[in-house]
Amino acid sequence: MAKELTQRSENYSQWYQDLVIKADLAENSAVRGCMVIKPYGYAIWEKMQAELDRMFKETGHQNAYFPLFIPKSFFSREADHVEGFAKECAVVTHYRLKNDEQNGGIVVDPDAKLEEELIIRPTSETIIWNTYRNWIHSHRDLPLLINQWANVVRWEMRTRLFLRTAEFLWQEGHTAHATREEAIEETIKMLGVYSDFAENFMAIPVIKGVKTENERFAGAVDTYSIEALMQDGKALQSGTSHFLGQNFAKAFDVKFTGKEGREEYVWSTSWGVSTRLMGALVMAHSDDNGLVLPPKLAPIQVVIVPIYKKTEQLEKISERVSSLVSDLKAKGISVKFDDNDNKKPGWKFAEYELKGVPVRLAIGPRDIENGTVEISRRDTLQKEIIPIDGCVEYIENLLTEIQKGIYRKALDFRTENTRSADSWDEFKDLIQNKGGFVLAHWDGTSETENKIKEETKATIRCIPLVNIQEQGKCIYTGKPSKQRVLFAVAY
RNA sequence: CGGGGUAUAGCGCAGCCCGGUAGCGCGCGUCGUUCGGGACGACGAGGUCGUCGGUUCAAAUCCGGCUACCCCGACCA
Repeated sequence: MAKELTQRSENYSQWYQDLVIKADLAENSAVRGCMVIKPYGYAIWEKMQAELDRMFKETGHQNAYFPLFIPKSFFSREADHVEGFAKECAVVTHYRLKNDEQNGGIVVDPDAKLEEELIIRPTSETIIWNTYRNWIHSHRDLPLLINQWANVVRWEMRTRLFLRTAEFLWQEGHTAHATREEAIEETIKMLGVYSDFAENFMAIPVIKGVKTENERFAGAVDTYSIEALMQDGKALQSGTSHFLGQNFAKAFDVKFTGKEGREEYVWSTSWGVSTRLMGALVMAHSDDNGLVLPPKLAPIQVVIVPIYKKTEQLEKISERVSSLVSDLKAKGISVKFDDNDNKKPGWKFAEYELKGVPVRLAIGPRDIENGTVEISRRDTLQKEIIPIDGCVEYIENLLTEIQKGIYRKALDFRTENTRSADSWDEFKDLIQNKGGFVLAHWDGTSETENKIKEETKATIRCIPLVNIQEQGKCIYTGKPSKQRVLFAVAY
Protein backbone atom coordinates (compact mmCIF):
# COMPACT_ATOMS: atom_id res chain seq x y z
CA MET A 1 0.00 0.00 0.00
CA ALA A 2 1.48 3.22 -1.14
CA LYS A 3 -0.86 5.49 0.77
CA GLU A 4 -1.79 4.24 4.20
CA LEU A 5 -4.73 5.87 5.81
CA THR A 6 -5.05 5.91 9.58
CA GLN A 7 -8.20 3.97 10.51
CA ARG A 8 -11.06 5.94 12.04
CA SER A 9 -11.30 3.70 15.09
CA GLU A 10 -7.62 4.17 15.79
CA ASN A 11 -7.41 7.97 15.68
CA TYR A 12 -10.27 9.90 14.18
CA SER A 13 -8.56 13.27 13.87
CA GLN A 14 -5.47 11.67 12.35
CA TRP A 15 -7.72 9.87 9.88
CA TYR A 16 -9.25 13.21 8.90
CA GLN A 17 -5.86 14.85 8.54
CA ASP A 18 -4.47 11.95 6.47
CA LEU A 19 -7.51 11.84 4.26
CA VAL A 20 -7.54 15.54 3.41
CA ILE A 21 -3.88 15.34 2.43
CA LYS A 22 -3.84 11.94 0.72
CA ALA A 23 -7.00 12.54 -1.27
CA ASP A 24 -5.29 15.69 -2.56
CA LEU A 25 -7.86 18.11 -1.20
CA ALA A 26 -5.46 20.47 0.55
CA GLU A 27 -2.13 20.78 2.29
CA ASN A 28 -0.54 23.00 4.86
CA SER A 29 1.30 26.01 3.56
CA ALA A 30 4.40 27.87 4.63
CA VAL A 31 2.13 30.39 6.34
CA ARG A 32 0.97 29.54 9.83
CA GLY A 33 -2.65 28.46 9.92
CA CYS A 34 -3.19 28.87 6.18
CA MET A 35 -3.77 26.04 3.75
CA VAL A 36 -3.30 25.47 0.06
CA ILE A 37 -6.46 24.10 -1.50
CA LYS A 38 -5.32 21.70 -4.21
CA PRO A 39 -7.05 21.29 -7.59
CA TYR A 40 -9.10 18.24 -6.58
CA GLY A 41 -10.30 19.91 -3.38
CA TYR A 42 -10.93 23.17 -5.14
CA ALA A 43 -12.99 21.38 -7.79
CA ILE A 44 -15.35 20.22 -5.05
CA TRP A 45 -15.52 23.74 -3.61
CA GLU A 46 -16.30 25.10 -7.08
CA LYS A 47 -19.20 22.67 -7.38
CA MET A 48 -20.51 23.84 -4.02
CA GLN A 49 -20.08 27.46 -5.05
CA ALA A 50 -21.84 26.95 -8.36
CA GLU A 51 -24.92 25.45 -6.74
CA LEU A 52 -25.07 27.91 -3.86
CA ASP A 53 -24.59 30.81 -6.24
CA ARG A 54 -27.45 29.52 -8.35
CA MET A 55 -29.64 29.23 -5.26
CA PHE A 56 -28.78 32.76 -4.11
CA LYS A 57 -29.62 34.21 -7.50
CA GLU A 58 -32.84 32.24 -7.64
CA THR A 59 -33.84 33.90 -4.36
CA GLY A 60 -33.17 37.35 -5.80
CA HIS A 61 -29.63 38.07 -4.69
CA GLN A 62 -26.87 39.71 -6.70
CA ASN A 63 -23.12 39.35 -6.29
CA ALA A 64 -20.82 42.27 -5.55
CA TYR A 65 -17.35 42.71 -4.13
CA PHE A 66 -16.15 44.82 -1.20
CA PRO A 67 -12.56 45.53 -0.09
CA LEU A 68 -10.33 43.18 1.84
CA PHE A 69 -9.23 46.04 4.10
CA ILE A 70 -11.41 47.73 6.65
CA PRO A 71 -10.42 51.04 8.29
CA LYS A 72 -9.95 50.48 11.99
CA SER A 73 -12.44 53.19 12.87
CA PHE A 74 -15.26 51.40 11.01
CA PHE A 75 -14.67 48.38 13.05
CA SER A 76 -15.29 50.03 16.38
CA ARG A 77 -18.71 51.47 15.45
CA GLU A 78 -20.70 48.47 16.62
CA ALA A 79 -19.68 47.66 20.19
CA ASP A 80 -20.51 43.93 20.33
CA HIS A 81 -19.03 43.40 16.91
CA VAL A 82 -15.60 44.81 17.87
CA GLU A 83 -15.57 42.90 21.10
CA GLY A 84 -16.32 39.67 19.30
CA PHE A 85 -13.65 39.99 16.64
CA ALA A 86 -10.93 42.20 18.16
CA LYS A 87 -8.87 39.29 19.46
CA GLU A 88 -8.45 37.66 16.09
CA CYS A 89 -7.77 40.47 13.65
CA ALA A 90 -4.76 40.85 11.39
CA VAL A 91 -3.80 44.52 11.10
CA VAL A 92 -1.97 46.34 8.32
CA THR A 93 0.17 49.14 9.72
CA HIS A 94 2.59 49.99 6.90
CA TYR A 95 2.50 50.19 3.13
CA ARG A 96 6.14 49.89 2.11
CA LEU A 97 9.29 47.85 2.56
CA LYS A 98 12.87 48.95 2.08
CA ASN A 99 16.33 47.43 1.89
CA ASP A 100 17.91 46.82 5.26
CA GLU A 101 21.27 48.56 4.97
CA GLN A 102 22.68 47.10 8.19
CA ASN A 103 21.66 43.43 8.02
CA GLY A 104 20.74 42.93 4.38
CA GLY A 105 17.35 41.69 3.25
CA ILE A 106 14.28 43.87 3.55
CA VAL A 107 12.53 45.55 6.46
CA VAL A 108 9.31 47.47 6.99
CA ASP A 109 9.94 51.12 6.19
CA PRO A 110 9.19 53.01 9.42
CA ASP A 111 8.44 56.12 7.37
CA ALA A 112 5.60 54.33 5.62
CA LYS A 113 3.27 54.06 8.57
CA LEU A 114 -0.42 54.29 7.68
CA GLU A 115 -2.35 57.23 9.10
CA GLU A 116 -5.17 54.87 9.88
CA GLU A 117 -4.46 51.20 10.34
CA LEU A 118 -6.39 48.72 8.23
CA ILE A 119 -7.98 45.54 9.51
CA ILE A 120 -8.02 42.55 7.19
CA ARG A 121 -11.71 41.61 7.12
CA PRO A 122 -12.76 38.85 9.50
CA THR A 123 -16.26 39.52 8.06
CA SER A 124 -17.53 42.49 6.08
CA GLU A 125 -20.51 43.96 7.91
CA THR A 126 -18.78 47.23 8.74
CA ILE A 127 -17.37 48.10 5.32
CA ILE A 128 -20.61 47.01 3.68
CA TRP A 129 -22.86 49.02 5.97
CA ASN A 130 -20.68 52.03 5.56
CA THR A 131 -21.23 51.62 1.81
CA TYR A 132 -24.96 50.90 2.07
CA ARG A 133 -25.44 54.32 3.69
CA ASN A 134 -24.90 55.83 0.25
CA TRP A 135 -27.01 53.26 -1.56
CA ILE A 136 -30.14 53.42 0.53
CA HIS A 137 -32.33 56.51 0.74
CA SER A 138 -35.89 55.44 0.03
CA HIS A 139 -38.09 52.39 0.60
CA ARG A 140 -37.80 52.06 -3.17
CA ASP A 141 -34.12 51.09 -2.69
CA LEU A 142 -35.19 48.17 -0.55
CA PRO A 143 -34.82 45.31 -0.18
CA LEU A 144 -31.14 45.33 -1.04
CA LEU A 145 -30.02 41.74 -1.53
CA ILE A 146 -26.27 41.34 -1.99
CA ASN A 147 -23.86 38.45 -1.69
CA GLN A 148 -20.10 38.37 -1.98
CA TRP A 149 -17.68 35.50 -2.48
CA ALA A 150 -14.50 36.36 -0.63
CA ASN A 151 -11.66 35.32 1.59
CA VAL A 152 -11.57 36.40 5.22
CA VAL A 153 -8.94 36.19 7.95
CA ARG A 154 -9.41 35.27 11.58
CA TRP A 155 -6.21 34.83 13.52
CA GLU A 156 -6.97 31.45 15.03
CA MET A 157 -4.84 29.92 17.77
CA ARG A 158 -5.29 26.38 16.67
CA THR A 159 -6.10 25.40 13.11
CA ARG A 160 -7.18 22.28 11.25
CA LEU A 161 -7.44 21.91 7.49
CA PHE A 162 -10.82 23.21 6.29
CA LEU A 163 -12.42 23.09 9.75
CA ARG A 164 -10.58 26.08 11.09
CA THR A 165 -7.92 27.99 9.17
CA ALA A 166 -6.62 31.52 9.63
CA GLU A 167 -7.69 32.43 6.11
CA PHE A 168 -10.76 30.81 4.62
CA LEU A 169 -13.03 31.19 1.63
CA TRP A 170 -16.71 31.84 2.08
CA GLN A 171 -19.69 33.74 0.88
CA GLU A 172 -21.38 36.40 2.93
CA GLY A 173 -24.83 37.69 2.16
CA HIS A 174 -25.74 41.15 3.44
CA THR A 175 -29.28 42.33 3.02
CA ALA A 176 -31.24 45.44 3.96
CA HIS A 177 -34.99 45.56 4.49
CA ALA A 178 -37.72 48.04 5.29
CA THR A 179 -39.30 46.04 8.06
CA ARG A 180 -38.28 43.82 10.91
CA GLU A 181 -40.60 41.06 9.69
CA GLU A 182 -39.12 41.06 6.22
CA ALA A 183 -35.57 40.86 7.59
CA ILE A 184 -36.48 37.95 9.84
CA GLU A 185 -38.14 36.24 6.90
CA GLU A 186 -34.94 36.67 4.87
CA THR A 187 -32.85 35.25 7.72
CA ILE A 188 -35.01 32.14 7.90
CA LYS A 189 -35.24 31.84 4.13
CA MET A 190 -31.46 31.75 3.74
CA LEU A 191 -31.17 29.26 6.57
CA GLY A 192 -33.56 27.16 4.50
CA VAL A 193 -31.35 27.55 1.44
CA TYR A 194 -28.40 26.28 3.47
CA SER A 195 -30.26 23.31 4.84
CA ASP A 196 -31.59 22.39 1.37
CA PHE A 197 -28.08 22.60 0.02
CA ALA A 198 -26.62 20.52 2.85
CA GLU A 199 -29.25 17.81 2.53
CA ASN A 200 -29.77 17.66 -1.23
CA PHE A 201 -26.24 18.27 -2.44
CA MET A 202 -23.89 17.41 0.39
CA ALA A 203 -26.19 14.58 1.54
CA ILE A 204 -25.78 15.73 5.12
CA PRO A 205 -28.87 15.98 7.31
CA VAL A 206 -28.85 19.16 9.40
CA ILE A 207 -30.84 20.61 12.25
CA LYS A 208 -32.01 24.17 11.85
CA GLY A 209 -32.15 26.18 15.01
CA VAL A 210 -31.53 29.42 16.80
CA LYS A 211 -28.39 30.04 18.86
CA THR A 212 -28.34 30.92 22.52
CA GLU A 213 -26.90 34.24 23.63
CA ASN A 214 -23.49 32.65 24.26
CA GLU A 215 -23.15 31.40 20.71
CA ARG A 216 -24.67 34.37 18.96
CA PHE A 217 -22.76 36.29 16.26
CA ALA A 218 -21.14 39.47 17.57
CA GLY A 219 -23.55 42.22 16.61
CA ALA A 220 -26.59 40.06 15.84
CA VAL A 221 -29.99 40.10 17.50
CA ASP A 222 -30.48 36.44 16.63
CA THR A 223 -28.21 33.87 15.05
CA TYR A 224 -29.62 30.84 13.32
CA SER A 225 -27.54 27.88 12.26
CA ILE A 226 -27.58 24.50 10.65
CA GLU A 227 -25.93 21.83 12.79
CA ALA A 228 -24.56 18.59 11.42
CA LEU A 229 -23.33 15.50 13.23
CA MET A 230 -19.96 14.04 12.29
CA GLN A 231 -19.05 10.34 12.44
CA ASP A 232 -17.10 10.76 15.66
CA GLY A 233 -20.19 12.08 17.41
CA LYS A 234 -19.15 15.72 17.42
CA ALA A 235 -21.35 18.48 16.05
CA LEU A 236 -20.26 20.85 13.32
CA GLN A 237 -21.89 24.22 12.79
CA SER A 238 -22.15 24.26 9.03
CA GLY A 239 -23.79 27.55 8.19
CA THR A 240 -25.15 30.61 9.96
CA SER A 241 -27.80 33.20 9.19
CA HIS A 242 -28.12 36.31 11.34
CA PHE A 243 -30.93 38.70 12.01
CA LEU A 244 -29.02 41.89 12.78
CA GLY A 245 -31.99 44.05 13.74
CA GLN A 246 -31.07 47.71 13.28
CA ASN A 247 -27.68 47.35 14.96
CA PHE A 248 -25.53 48.03 11.93
CA ALA A 249 -27.97 50.54 10.44
CA LYS A 250 -27.70 52.57 13.64
CA ALA A 251 -23.93 52.20 13.86
CA PHE A 252 -23.51 53.36 10.24
CA ASP A 253 -26.50 55.66 10.12
CA VAL A 254 -28.35 53.92 7.31
CA LYS A 255 -31.85 55.36 7.10
CA PHE A 256 -34.58 55.34 4.49
CA THR A 257 -37.69 57.38 3.92
CA GLY A 258 -40.78 55.20 4.13
CA LYS A 259 -44.00 55.44 2.13
CA GLU A 260 -45.43 57.79 4.71
CA GLY A 261 -42.42 60.06 4.50
CA ARG A 262 -41.01 59.00 7.88
CA GLU A 263 -37.27 58.40 8.16
CA GLU A 264 -36.36 55.00 9.67
CA TYR A 265 -33.33 52.81 10.21
CA VAL A 266 -33.20 49.78 7.93
CA TRP A 267 -33.35 46.19 9.14
CA SER A 268 -30.63 43.79 8.13
CA THR A 269 -29.39 40.25 7.85
CA SER A 270 -26.14 38.49 7.06
CA TRP A 271 -25.47 34.85 6.32
CA GLY A 272 -22.54 32.70 5.34
CA VAL A 273 -21.08 29.31 4.64
CA SER A 274 -17.38 28.63 4.23
CA THR A 275 -14.79 26.11 3.13
CA ARG A 276 -15.57 24.51 6.47
CA LEU A 277 -18.28 22.72 4.49
CA MET A 278 -15.45 20.76 2.89
CA GLY A 279 -14.55 19.44 6.32
CA ALA A 280 -18.18 18.53 6.95
CA LEU A 281 -18.32 16.68 3.65
CA VAL A 282 -15.23 14.63 4.48
CA MET A 283 -16.23 13.81 8.04
CA ALA A 284 -19.86 13.00 7.32
CA HIS A 285 -19.47 10.25 4.73
CA SER A 286 -15.93 9.00 4.26
CA ASP A 287 -14.60 5.65 5.44
CA ASP A 288 -11.33 3.83 6.10
CA ASN A 289 -10.72 3.43 2.36
CA GLY A 290 -10.95 7.14 1.70
CA LEU A 291 -13.39 9.80 0.64
CA VAL A 292 -17.00 9.08 -0.14
CA LEU A 293 -18.38 11.93 -2.21
CA PRO A 294 -22.01 12.59 -3.03
CA PRO A 295 -22.39 12.32 -6.84
CA LYS A 296 -23.76 15.86 -7.05
CA LEU A 297 -20.48 17.30 -5.75
CA ALA A 298 -17.95 14.79 -7.08
CA PRO A 299 -15.54 16.34 -9.62
CA ILE A 300 -15.39 12.95 -11.34
CA GLN A 301 -18.63 10.97 -11.11
CA VAL A 302 -17.57 7.95 -13.12
CA VAL A 303 -14.10 6.58 -13.72
CA ILE A 304 -13.41 3.92 -16.30
CA VAL A 305 -10.43 1.63 -15.77
CA PRO A 306 -9.31 -0.49 -18.70
CA ILE A 307 -7.84 -3.90 -18.00
CA TYR A 308 -5.53 -5.25 -20.67
CA LYS A 309 -2.30 -7.04 -21.41
CA LYS A 310 -1.54 -6.06 -24.95
CA THR A 311 -1.86 -2.72 -26.66
CA GLU A 312 -4.31 -4.24 -29.17
CA GLN A 313 -6.59 -5.04 -26.25
CA LEU A 314 -6.35 -1.49 -24.96
CA GLU A 315 -7.17 -0.23 -28.43
CA LYS A 316 -10.30 -2.37 -28.56
CA ILE A 317 -11.35 -1.22 -25.11
CA SER A 318 -10.67 2.42 -25.92
CA GLU A 319 -12.76 2.14 -29.03
CA ARG A 320 -15.71 0.69 -27.12
CA VAL A 321 -15.27 3.16 -24.27
CA SER A 322 -15.13 6.30 -26.41
CA SER A 323 -18.80 6.06 -27.37
CA LEU A 324 -19.70 5.27 -23.77
CA VAL A 325 -17.80 8.36 -22.61
CA SER A 326 -19.61 10.62 -25.03
CA ASP A 327 -22.99 9.09 -24.10
CA LEU A 328 -22.28 9.75 -20.43
CA LYS A 329 -21.12 13.28 -21.12
CA ALA A 330 -24.26 13.91 -23.15
CA LYS A 331 -26.21 13.10 -19.99
CA GLY A 332 -24.17 15.64 -18.04
CA ILE A 333 -22.20 12.99 -16.20
CA SER A 334 -18.54 13.78 -15.63
CA VAL A 335 -16.41 10.83 -16.60
CA LYS A 336 -12.74 10.00 -16.73
CA PHE A 337 -11.23 7.22 -18.80
CA ASP A 338 -7.97 6.40 -17.09
CA ASP A 339 -5.81 4.75 -19.72
CA ASN A 340 -2.59 5.71 -17.98
CA ASP A 341 -0.26 2.82 -18.73
CA ASN A 342 2.07 3.46 -15.80
CA LYS A 343 -0.41 2.39 -13.17
CA LYS A 344 -1.89 -1.04 -12.71
CA PRO A 345 -5.65 -1.57 -12.37
CA GLY A 346 -5.41 -2.53 -8.70
CA TRP A 347 -3.56 0.67 -7.96
CA LYS A 348 -6.17 2.70 -9.79
CA PHE A 349 -9.02 1.01 -7.94
CA ALA A 350 -7.49 1.97 -4.61
CA GLU A 351 -6.67 5.49 -5.78
CA TYR A 352 -10.18 6.31 -6.99
CA GLU A 353 -11.64 4.87 -3.81
CA LEU A 354 -9.34 7.16 -1.85
CA LYS A 355 -10.61 10.07 -3.92
CA GLY A 356 -14.24 9.12 -3.46
CA VAL A 357 -15.26 8.72 -7.10
CA PRO A 358 -18.87 7.45 -6.80
CA VAL A 359 -18.90 4.94 -9.66
CA ARG A 360 -16.10 2.91 -11.19
CA LEU A 361 -16.29 0.85 -14.34
CA ALA A 362 -13.73 -1.78 -15.20
CA ILE A 363 -13.58 -3.09 -18.72
CA GLY A 364 -11.31 -5.91 -19.83
CA PRO A 365 -11.04 -8.32 -22.79
CA ARG A 366 -13.57 -10.62 -21.13
CA ASP A 367 -16.11 -7.79 -21.06
CA ILE A 368 -15.46 -6.88 -24.67
CA GLU A 369 -16.14 -10.49 -25.59
CA ASN A 370 -19.29 -10.74 -23.45
CA GLY A 371 -20.57 -7.21 -24.02
CA THR A 372 -20.40 -6.46 -20.30
CA VAL A 373 -18.78 -4.08 -17.84
CA GLU A 374 -17.94 -4.38 -14.16
CA ILE A 375 -19.58 -1.60 -12.20
CA SER A 376 -18.72 -0.80 -8.64
CA ARG A 377 -20.17 1.79 -6.27
CA ARG A 378 -17.99 3.66 -3.82
CA ASP A 379 -20.49 4.04 -1.00
CA THR A 380 -21.16 0.33 -0.44
CA LEU A 381 -18.14 -1.05 -2.34
CA GLN A 382 -20.50 -3.48 -4.11
CA LYS A 383 -19.58 -4.75 -7.55
CA GLU A 384 -21.61 -6.33 -10.30
CA ILE A 385 -21.34 -7.21 -13.96
CA ILE A 386 -23.88 -5.56 -16.25
CA PRO A 387 -24.42 -5.48 -20.02
CA ILE A 388 -22.58 -2.56 -21.55
CA ASP A 389 -25.56 -1.76 -23.79
CA GLY A 390 -27.91 0.43 -21.83
CA CYS A 391 -25.41 0.94 -19.03
CA VAL A 392 -25.67 4.73 -19.31
CA GLU A 393 -29.16 4.65 -17.91
CA TYR A 394 -28.06 2.21 -15.26
CA ILE A 395 -25.25 4.56 -14.24
CA GLU A 396 -27.55 7.55 -14.20
CA ASN A 397 -29.89 5.74 -11.83
CA LEU A 398 -27.03 4.45 -9.75
CA LEU A 399 -25.69 7.98 -9.21
CA THR A 400 -29.10 9.06 -7.96
CA GLU A 401 -29.28 6.01 -5.74
CA ILE A 402 -25.82 6.69 -4.27
CA GLN A 403 -26.76 10.29 -3.57
CA LYS A 404 -29.84 9.08 -1.67
CA GLY A 405 -27.99 6.19 -0.08
CA ILE A 406 -25.31 8.25 1.58
CA TYR A 407 -27.87 10.77 2.80
CA ARG A 408 -29.89 7.91 4.24
CA LYS A 409 -26.81 6.47 5.93
CA ALA A 410 -25.92 9.84 7.46
CA LEU A 411 -29.51 10.34 8.59
CA ASP A 412 -29.64 6.90 10.20
CA PHE A 413 -26.38 7.64 11.96
CA ARG A 414 -27.75 10.90 13.29
CA THR A 415 -30.99 9.27 14.41
CA GLU A 416 -29.07 6.58 16.27
CA ASN A 417 -26.88 9.22 17.88
CA THR A 418 -29.55 11.65 18.98
CA ARG A 419 -30.68 10.86 22.51
CA SER A 420 -32.64 12.46 25.30
CA ALA A 421 -31.35 13.01 28.81
CA ASP A 422 -33.62 13.70 31.77
CA SER A 423 -31.10 13.94 34.56
CA TRP A 424 -27.67 15.42 35.06
CA ASP A 425 -26.07 11.98 35.53
CA GLU A 426 -27.71 10.67 32.41
CA PHE A 427 -26.59 13.75 30.49
CA LYS A 428 -22.97 13.45 31.57
CA ASP A 429 -22.96 9.76 30.79
CA LEU A 430 -24.31 10.31 27.27
CA ILE A 431 -21.96 13.19 26.46
CA GLN A 432 -18.88 11.42 27.80
CA ASN A 433 -19.54 7.87 26.69
CA LYS A 434 -21.75 8.07 23.62
CA GLY A 435 -21.29 11.51 22.10
CA GLY A 436 -23.78 12.65 19.51
CA PHE A 437 -26.67 15.03 19.99
CA VAL A 438 -28.36 15.11 23.37
CA LEU A 439 -31.77 16.72 23.78
CA ALA A 440 -32.28 18.06 27.27
CA HIS A 441 -34.15 20.70 29.21
CA TRP A 442 -32.30 23.89 30.08
CA ASP A 443 -33.31 26.82 32.26
CA GLY A 444 -32.50 29.43 29.60
CA THR A 445 -29.57 31.14 31.35
CA SER A 446 -26.05 31.67 30.07
CA GLU A 447 -24.76 30.89 33.53
CA THR A 448 -26.13 27.34 33.40
CA GLU A 449 -24.95 26.88 29.83
CA ASN A 450 -21.41 27.90 30.85
CA LYS A 451 -21.37 25.56 33.82
CA ILE A 452 -22.50 22.66 31.67
CA LYS A 453 -19.74 23.51 29.22
CA GLU A 454 -17.12 23.66 31.94
CA GLU A 455 -18.10 20.30 33.34
CA THR A 456 -18.74 18.35 30.13
CA LYS A 457 -17.37 20.40 27.19
CA ALA A 458 -20.82 20.16 25.66
CA THR A 459 -22.49 23.33 24.40
CA ILE A 460 -25.95 24.15 23.23
CA ARG A 461 -25.72 23.83 19.47
CA CYS A 462 -29.13 25.36 18.94
CA ILE A 463 -32.72 25.51 19.98
CA PRO A 464 -34.29 23.57 17.10
CA LEU A 465 -36.83 25.51 15.06
CA VAL A 466 -39.00 22.43 14.84
CA ASN A 467 -39.27 21.43 18.45
CA ILE A 468 -41.84 19.80 20.69
CA GLN A 469 -43.02 22.09 23.46
CA GLU A 470 -43.13 20.17 26.72
CA GLN A 471 -42.81 21.01 30.37
CA GLY A 472 -39.64 19.79 32.04
CA LYS A 473 -36.88 20.60 34.46
CA CYS A 474 -33.42 21.91 33.61
CA ILE A 475 -31.00 18.99 33.86
CA TYR A 476 -28.49 21.16 35.72
CA THR A 477 -30.51 23.45 37.99
CA GLY A 478 -33.90 21.73 38.08
CA LYS A 479 -35.62 24.99 37.17
CA PRO A 480 -38.68 24.77 34.91
CA SER A 481 -38.22 24.64 31.13
CA LYS A 482 -40.65 24.61 28.21
CA GLN A 483 -38.61 22.71 25.66
CA ARG A 484 -35.53 20.63 25.09
CA VAL A 485 -32.46 22.14 23.45
CA LEU A 486 -29.78 20.44 21.39
CA PHE A 487 -26.50 19.76 23.18
CA ALA A 488 -23.28 18.31 21.77
CA VAL A 489 -19.53 18.56 21.95
CA ALA A 490 -18.72 20.66 18.91
CA TYR A 491 -15.84 21.30 16.55
C1' C B 1 -1.35 32.06 23.73
C1' G B 2 0.42 28.03 27.68
C1' G B 3 2.25 22.63 28.05
C1' G B 4 4.34 18.42 25.18
C1' G B 5 6.37 16.41 20.60
C1' U B 6 8.43 16.66 15.62
C1' A B 7 11.56 18.80 11.39
C1' U B 8 17.21 14.09 7.62
C1' A B 9 15.89 12.57 -0.79
C1' G B 10 9.10 13.71 -3.55
C1' C B 11 6.66 10.66 0.82
C1' G B 12 7.34 7.60 5.44
C1' C B 13 11.38 6.83 8.63
C1' A B 14 16.52 5.17 10.87
C1' G B 15 21.12 7.56 12.27
C1' C B 16 21.73 11.93 17.18
C1' C B 17 22.49 9.42 23.61
C1' C B 18 28.59 8.23 22.57
C1' G B 19 30.68 14.48 17.01
C1' G B 20 34.72 11.80 12.10
C1' U B 21 31.61 13.88 6.11
C1' A B 22 24.38 10.06 5.47
C1' G B 23 21.20 5.17 5.12
C1' C B 24 16.43 2.07 4.56
C1' G B 25 11.39 1.41 2.47
C1' C B 26 8.03 3.57 -0.95
C1' G B 27 7.99 6.73 -5.04
C1' C B 28 10.92 8.50 -9.51
C1' G B 29 13.99 7.20 -14.53
C1' U B 30 15.54 3.24 -18.20
C1' C B 31 14.91 -1.86 -19.91
C1' G B 32 12.43 -6.55 -19.66
C1' U B 33 8.52 -9.65 -17.81
C1' U B 34 3.49 -8.18 -16.07
C1' C B 35 -1.81 -6.11 -15.99
C1' G B 36 -9.82 -8.69 -13.57
C1' G B 37 -7.88 -5.30 -6.20
C1' G B 38 -2.17 -1.06 -4.49
C1' A B 39 3.04 -6.43 -9.75
C1' C B 40 8.37 -8.25 -10.16
C1' G B 41 13.62 -8.15 -11.58
C1' A B 42 18.09 -5.53 -13.12
C1' C B 43 20.45 -0.96 -13.43
C1' G B 44 20.22 4.29 -12.18
C1' A B 45 19.21 9.46 -10.50
C1' G B 46 18.08 12.14 -6.22
C1' G B 47 19.92 15.12 0.33
C1' U B 48 24.44 22.48 1.63
C1' C B 49 20.19 16.90 7.42
C1' G B 50 13.90 23.28 8.65
C1' U B 51 16.53 28.05 9.43
C1' C B 52 20.08 31.49 11.72
C1' G B 53 23.98 31.62 15.04
C1' G B 54 27.50 29.36 18.79
C1' U B 55 31.10 25.39 20.64
C1' U B 56 34.90 22.30 18.05
C1' C B 57 40.53 20.51 14.09
C1' A B 58 35.68 18.47 12.68
C1' A B 59 28.38 19.21 13.80
C1' A B 60 22.54 15.68 11.06
C1' U B 61 24.71 14.57 16.00
C1' C B 62 26.34 19.21 21.45
C1' C B 63 24.27 24.48 22.91
C1' G B 64 21.01 28.89 21.88
C1' G B 65 17.48 31.96 18.83
C1' C B 66 13.75 31.72 15.03
C1' U B 67 10.02 29.28 11.79
C1' A B 68 6.55 25.52 10.54
C1' C B 69 3.70 21.22 11.62
C1' C B 70 1.28 17.58 15.09
C1' C B 71 -1.05 16.41 20.04
C1' C B 72 -3.36 18.43 24.71
C1' G B 73 -5.69 23.01 26.98
C1' A B 74 -7.96 28.39 26.71
C1' C B 75 -10.61 31.22 22.03
C1' C B 76 -13.51 30.65 17.57
C1' A B 77 -17.16 29.56 11.51
